[in-house]
Amino acid sequence: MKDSFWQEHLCYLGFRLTVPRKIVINILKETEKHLSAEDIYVKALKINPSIGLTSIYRTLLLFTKINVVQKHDFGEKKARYELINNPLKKEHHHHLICTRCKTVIDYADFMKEEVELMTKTENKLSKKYHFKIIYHTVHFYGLCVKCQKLA
Amino acid sequence: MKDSFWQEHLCYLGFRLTVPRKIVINILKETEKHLSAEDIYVKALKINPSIGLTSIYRTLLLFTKINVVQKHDFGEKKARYELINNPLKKEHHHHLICTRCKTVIDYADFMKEEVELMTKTENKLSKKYHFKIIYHTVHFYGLCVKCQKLA
DNA sequence: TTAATTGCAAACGGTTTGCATGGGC
DNA sequence: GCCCATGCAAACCGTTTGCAATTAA
Repeated sequence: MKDSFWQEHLCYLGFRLTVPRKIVINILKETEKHLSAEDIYVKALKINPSIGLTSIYRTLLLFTKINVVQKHDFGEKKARYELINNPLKKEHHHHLICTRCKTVIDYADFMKEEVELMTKTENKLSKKYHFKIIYHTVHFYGLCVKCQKLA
Repeated sequence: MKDSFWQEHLCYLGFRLTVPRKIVINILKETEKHLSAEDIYVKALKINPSIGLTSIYRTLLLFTKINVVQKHDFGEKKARYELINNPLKKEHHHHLICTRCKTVIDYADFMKEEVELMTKTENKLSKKYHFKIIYHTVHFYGLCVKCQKLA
């Protein structure tokens, strides 16, 4: 009884489709925010009060490994997680982070130029430093509209 | 008895030039690495065994606030710190991070183009999202020469 | 059936805090 | 001498781990 692409993917890779895993997928599927493990846990409890925080962590770890979820670090002490739409071809975006309220905006505008330059730079850096580059992050930190008014 | 630019800066801002603060400055001055609080503490103990980890943290917090030190987050659970050469005009660089051994390479090559594009993007993003951008980070994650051979 | 996965509780590791003591100006 | 700053110990908080019980296939 698989009711989503991600669930199929899980089974395809030989992992069991357990209650906590279904719940985590459904929660992530229904938000465009970057949720922390705690955020997910709180939402999960409402669906199934017997779920444990540990399973959330273990599920997220697994999902990160198999490229179903991307783990983000925005400079808070906690990590944040985001569903990757398609495990085979993940959509790439960069981030705009409010240092005051921690809001994160994904942007994919203006990306063509950025991606071009990033690729070019990656190639140059790989050669010069003999680094095998796997991924990159671009984060702009600042103040969102609301926080500009408050600060 | 100020023996460095940063120490003068500290006093200028009205902060006391205490033993732990001198030691932290000297340690950071003599490395091109990004040290963690623990790294600094271990080095500091060799200079003055009565120093406490807490002071290292408090010193780094202060230094970060007054732009003497830059705090970095490279996705480990601990933060890393780097002296900013000149508090008035900090030199900008991007990072190349080995996900396996956590080595960090600063690069400033190819930066002209990158900085140009970043500035352009910053302007566009500011307008579109009404964000006041304060700084950005560009991190390339991958494997360094050594770890490519081992992995 | 039976190995994978869970929930609990306890450990962990980096960082922060409260408080009495001590050191710079 | 007066505070600012320190060192210690304990708290904190997100995350991980050991283990016995449970569950999906």
